[in-house]
Amino acid sequence: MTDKDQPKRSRRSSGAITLRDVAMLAGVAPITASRAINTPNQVSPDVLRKVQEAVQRTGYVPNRMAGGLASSRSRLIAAVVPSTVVSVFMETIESLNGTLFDAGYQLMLGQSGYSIEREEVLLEAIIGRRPDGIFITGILPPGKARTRLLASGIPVVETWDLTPTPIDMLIGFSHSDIGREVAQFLMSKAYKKMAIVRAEDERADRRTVSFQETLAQQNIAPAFVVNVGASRSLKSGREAMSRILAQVPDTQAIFCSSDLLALGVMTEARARGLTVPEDIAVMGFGDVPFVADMVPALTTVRINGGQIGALAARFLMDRAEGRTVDPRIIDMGFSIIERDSTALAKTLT
Amino acid sequence: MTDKDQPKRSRRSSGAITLRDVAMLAGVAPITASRAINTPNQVSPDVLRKVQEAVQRTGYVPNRMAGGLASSRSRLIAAVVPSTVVSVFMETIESLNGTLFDAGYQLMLGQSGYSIEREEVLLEAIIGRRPDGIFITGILPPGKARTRLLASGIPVVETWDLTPTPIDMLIGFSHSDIGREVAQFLMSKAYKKMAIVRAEDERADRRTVSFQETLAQQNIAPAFVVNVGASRSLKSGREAMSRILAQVPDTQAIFCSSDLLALGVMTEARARGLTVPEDIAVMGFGDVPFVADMVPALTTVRINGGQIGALAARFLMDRAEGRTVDPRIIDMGFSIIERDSTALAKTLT
DNA sequence: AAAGCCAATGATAGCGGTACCATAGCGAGA
DNA sequence: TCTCGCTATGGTACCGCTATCATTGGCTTT
Repeated sequence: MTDKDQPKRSRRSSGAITLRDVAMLAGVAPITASRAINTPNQVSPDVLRKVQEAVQRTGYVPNRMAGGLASSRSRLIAAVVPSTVVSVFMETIESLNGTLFDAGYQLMLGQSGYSIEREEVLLEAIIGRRPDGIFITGILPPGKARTRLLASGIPVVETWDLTPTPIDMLIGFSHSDIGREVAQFLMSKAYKKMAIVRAEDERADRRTVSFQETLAQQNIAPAFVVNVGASRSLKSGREAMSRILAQVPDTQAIFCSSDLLALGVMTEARARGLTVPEDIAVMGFGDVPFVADMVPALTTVRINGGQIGALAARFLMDRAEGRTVDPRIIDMGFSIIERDSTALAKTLT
Repeated sequence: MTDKDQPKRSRRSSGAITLRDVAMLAGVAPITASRAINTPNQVSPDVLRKVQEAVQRTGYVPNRMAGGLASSRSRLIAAVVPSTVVSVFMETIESLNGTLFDAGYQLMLGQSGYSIEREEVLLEAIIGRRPDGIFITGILPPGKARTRLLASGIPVVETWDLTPTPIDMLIGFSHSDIGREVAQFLMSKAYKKMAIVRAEDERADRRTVSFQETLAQQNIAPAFVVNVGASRSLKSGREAMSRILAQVPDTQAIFCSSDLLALGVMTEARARGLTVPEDIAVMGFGDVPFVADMVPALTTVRINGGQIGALAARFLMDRAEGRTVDPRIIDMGFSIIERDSTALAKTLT
């Protein structure tokens, strides 16, 4: 009973069951046990059975840190999402995560939207984990973070926008197109006095610009624009509506940067005795699940976030597993979902 | 120019900059470079400077898989969230992630709510990463997953509920208390004919039961209960309201399982020409950000999700770093936020 | 029967860090 | 002056797994 009896496991060992334990129990070499677990068709049925039994008996769970270190494949994907978690992105993250999980990958979450320095710290933390791919909500602007990411060689998918110069892969849609098509849609309804409620955000800016350009081409007066800053809350929508009514009381249609802002606009309208769409039409952006069932149902721009997430997952896994992704830039498009909030106004019929 | 000139780096190497490269450039041993990076006050200022310079020049990012393997500390926390990502939990996840990130930890996301088998696969995937802690939304029911988690020895925080027998740590609140206090609140407003719109969910069940018990104690007729199943959408709320009005048209107050359901109830009420709260009072659960600014503003039960997330992060990090957490069960409580949707009804004043 | 091929298994050497122990140098205290 | 203790640094041996190459033995091929 001296300590020689012990397998002289160094005191550094965590004490957990390892592949070695399983292999011993099964009476095979560790590498064979590894194969039985990871590539079962490379071992004989007999060995496979014995190893599986040993795994069952011991409750062995492979240490993926060790596996990742040895194989340079972490099976980890990092996702960078804005800290102001709007439900719009959740659909994407959920489907991203679901698709990854089914294929044996894990998702790591990083929150952006703080300071630039923090963004760099985040990128460094992510790269330190050696993920097999990185998902970014939005487009990474030029800067240290982008440079570092580029240098890391890790596959990257940017999303939710289009640019001719992505870091690597891109799955998005054109915000200019949205601005234009929404303007055209509202013009087709014969609205002439429009307003825009927008967040302080580069993408909202592009929607606004192309919206205004499209109006100008048809000689329609520019929309009155209310910038609500960083906040996308219902309250901001109400405040914006107050400003619109105070400054341009004869506004006929309002395009909002988000469904929640649109909800705020409608709330304020109702609070003031105005009816949507009879007195004023409202459009949102995002098509969050519940706006379809409100009264009035909200006309909005639908982005298929789930599809973006699933496709991004495929792209990243393809690249992680050595396949080529082509094309690397995908325009997922969008659709205008026409509902009750933009039915023709009384005054226009 | 033979291959002997090469530093004979095995072809297995990923080719990335390693600590060894940094150490060489700085003219110190790898272990010293490691110390300069991780415990800078253990090295001389001179060495510190040289190593920092080398890190800068090479763009070195430590490989945390290797570090984690060597130290048995992954600095990874796993969070299990329901797949039906309701915004209620997002606040918690966000603050959990934020707190962890500030302390140098990363968050891994796992989605539960599918089948039992999948739940086990998820747990196995999580344990395989050897996280320093696991955050669970809700309470893990007895079963293989729970047993396995217990066996893993990884610190666990369950949340959003109370039980005398948590796996490890627990930060939640009492759903029975909520049912009771909401019933008392509504009774204090002199409502007598109540209804409940609830999801198919064990916690909603407990709220319902204690709600009914509290009514019974005051000799008030039991509330009419509508179970909307798994769905917590606005649409379900509308449908539930239709059923309530069809079966118990003189209902005075409705308590809903979630704010979104309450929103649906109010929407349907309005669609039918009823006014909230004059004709019928409505209460929600969760206090999602926008219900405060609706018209009428929704009376609801507020859960401080951010605080739960932050505290859970501290608990897990404390345990990961060898500190003791005591007490291990925290009742975070809740508050009833009284707003306009439960102002006294006309018929009762 | 010798050579060639393939499937199954094993031995070895890392992956890129850190724990642990050893050593050198130096000022303080006896 | 010698020992002690402390700080700064380094050597070594791993953490738990897999890439890579080697070996074995049976079966086909000619």
